[in-house]
This record gives sequence, structure tokens and C-alpha cells, in this order.
Amino acid sequence: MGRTVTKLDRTGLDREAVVAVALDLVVSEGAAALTMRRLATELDVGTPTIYWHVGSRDELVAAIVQLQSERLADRPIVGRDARARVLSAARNMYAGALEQRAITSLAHQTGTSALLLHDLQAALVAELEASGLEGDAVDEALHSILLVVTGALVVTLSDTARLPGDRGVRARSRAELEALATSTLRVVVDHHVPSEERR
Amino acid sequence: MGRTVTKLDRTGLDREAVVAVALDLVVSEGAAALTMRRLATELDVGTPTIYWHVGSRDELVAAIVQLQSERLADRPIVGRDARARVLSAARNMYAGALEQRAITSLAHQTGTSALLLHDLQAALVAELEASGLEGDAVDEALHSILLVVTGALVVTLSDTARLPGDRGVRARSRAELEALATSTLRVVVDHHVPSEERR
DNA sequence: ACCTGAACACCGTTCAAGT
DNA sequence: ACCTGAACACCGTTCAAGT
Repeated sequence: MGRTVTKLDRTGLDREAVVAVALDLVVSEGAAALTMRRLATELDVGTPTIYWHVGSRDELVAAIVQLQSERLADRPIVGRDARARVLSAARNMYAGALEQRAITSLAHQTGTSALLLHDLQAALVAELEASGLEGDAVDEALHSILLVVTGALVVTLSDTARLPGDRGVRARSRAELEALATSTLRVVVDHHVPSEERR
Repeated sequence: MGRTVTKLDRTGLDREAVVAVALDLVVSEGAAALTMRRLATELDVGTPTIYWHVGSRDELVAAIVQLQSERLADRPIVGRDARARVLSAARNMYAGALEQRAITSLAHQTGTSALLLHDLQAALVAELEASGLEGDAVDEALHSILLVVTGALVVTLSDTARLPGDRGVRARSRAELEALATSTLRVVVDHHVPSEERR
């Protein structure tokens, strides 16, 4: 029509596409496959092109983790009372992060785990506030819960991908690990969130 | 005397020495400085010599973390009642790991955090059993506490060494982080360990 | 503005060869 | 048994040069 056709004929490559393809690469082949050269091959461009779009590998990793954080953000919260809903929000973080464990390990290796949970925080904060907590109490509960979620993820991931030649620390099943995470979360949630007396 | 002099005249290099020097290197220059070539230079040998003694970089890292685990193992446990003593054992893990944060980050990056806490586990288990817990209850309490300690370490280390260009998640002070860790630990310890009624 | 070839300064690992 | 020089197959990053 009247509008000028924007020139995206050939490459159409932009930062967003680079990050999205990089995320796919990590998901399908693991964190170790995320190499600037490998990603360049995947995108069918020269290696320096990636640097033009994302600056450095660290920035790329941060962008990947951030993108995954956004994708995790719209999980439904269930539960009748405040404690159940807060626990549900916390479990969304744990379960969501585990769904793409390659991204989560990448985040752990690079110290960006907090970034991965960032967009799910809003929902958790909302539930904490809905439960009647205010100000510092929300902050304390939030960080305590984030701490437990992070620990649960690290323990789960490092227990799952275990080295041979292990020292005594028996490998636990996925179900055991999830039960451990949930029960520990429940303890701290119940501690911070006031119970609702019925009627 | 009558004994033959063992030939350790020149190098006297063995696996133990390699690992000890590698640990020192990480402590003094950070996890990123741990390079096979750099370590070889430090030991004044060729790079392949290191492989002869430790096999691979992964094995070397595991040995370093294991050595640090041993060094952490003799921290005194304080407290009058069972809950206080269990909390003390747990805090020993957190505080000990933070004392050599370079080793702890190395452990996190390589997914060997569990190894780092391994030798401090015995003391924690002993206190849990002394508190009256038995069998599965000990196991549940132990793993729940380990999960929280691990989470506290990750949160503390990644909050401390923070990237510039941060997204809203205000940096917290070391004291705030320690208070968060302690209070979260106390919640799960008190949940698992029965209280002692006085007299 | 966007992309490239070629290079720099590194990695972990292996291996034939030395003593 | 212990150690080496030299190489292999990679890395992240930069930069002059192209369009």
C-alpha cells in the first residue's frame, strides 16, 4: 500500500532474533553449545556480526536468561487461601525453571539466577501483599522464598546431572527432590504468611 | 640411617601438592585464574605434567573443592539447646563457605556445591541425631537445611559480585544477606528440630 | 548501518618422545 | 614413573575493510 516496504528482504537479523536463536540453541544442545562461532553458524553470519548485535557473550547470556524469564511469567496461580497461593507462586518459579534446565544451568554458571526469576517475582509479591503483609514484611518473605527456590534449583540440577565416581551422597529421584523443595518452601511460606481462620 | 633416602630431591611434585597450589591460586587470584597453563607455570612444570597428576581440569576442580571441604570441617558448634546447636552447624556451612568465596564460586560454576559442604555434613547430622531425630526425619531435616544453605550462598555471592547495569533488584549489604540467611535457616531448623522444654 | 576475513591471545587435551 | 615440546581443535574478541 502507501507505506514504504522496510528493507528486511535478506537477513532481517536483529538483536531479538539473535537472542531467540541463542536460547533455542541452549535448549536443544545444552549450555556448552553456546559458542559465538556456533551461534554465528546457526544464524549463517560471520562471528563479528553477533558482537555487533549483542556486544559480548556475557550480554548475550543475560539477554537469554531475561528472555526466558519473560516466557515463564504467565503461569497461573492456584489455591484457595493466601498460604496456598503464595506457595503456588513460589512453586511456579521452581517448576518453570526446571522446565528448561539448560537455561537454568546457564544462569547458575553465570551467576544470573536472580535474573531468571525476576519476572515471576511480581506475581509472588502480589500474592504476598494480598495475604495482608506490608512493607518490610513483604520484602523479607520475598527474599526468604527466593533463597529457598534458588537453593532448590541448584540442589535439583546438580543432583540430577551427577558425576560418576560420587562420594556417598546417594542420588535422589526427581520426585524426592520435588517433595523436598515443596516441603521446604511450605515451611518458610507458612512462617511468613499469616494463616486465614475460616469464617 | 639404615633407611634408603626416598628420591624427592628435585621436584617432589605429587597430586597433593598440585591440588594445594591450585587451591591457593584460586584463593589469591579468583576462579578465572585457574588455567592448566597458569597452574603449570606456578608449579614450574610443563602443562602435561598436571594431567599426569590429576587427570583433567574437572578432576582438579573436584579435588580443590574436596580439599576446601576438609579444611572447613573443624568449626566449633555452639549453643545450649538442640535447635541452637543445629543452627550453629548450619551457619558454620554458610560462614565457612563465604570465607573463601572464590572456591565457593568455583564450586557453584562447576555444580559441585554439595561437595564443598560434604565434610561439614557429619557435624550437622550428629547434632540432628542428638536432638532426638531418627532415620528419615534426620534425612529430611538434613537435606532441607542443605538446600537453604546452598540457596543462601548463591544469593549472597551473586548479590555481592553484581554486574553493572542492574535491573531494579537493589543490591543488599553483606549484613542484610547474612541476616536473611540466618533467619531463613532458623525457620527450617525450628520446624524440624523439636523444642526442648526447660526443666 | 550492518557485515566480513583475518588475526590476536588465549583455552583444554593429547601424544610421541625423552629420562 | 615422571616429565616435556609440539601440536590439535577449539575459544572470546577486535579491527580494518567492505557495502
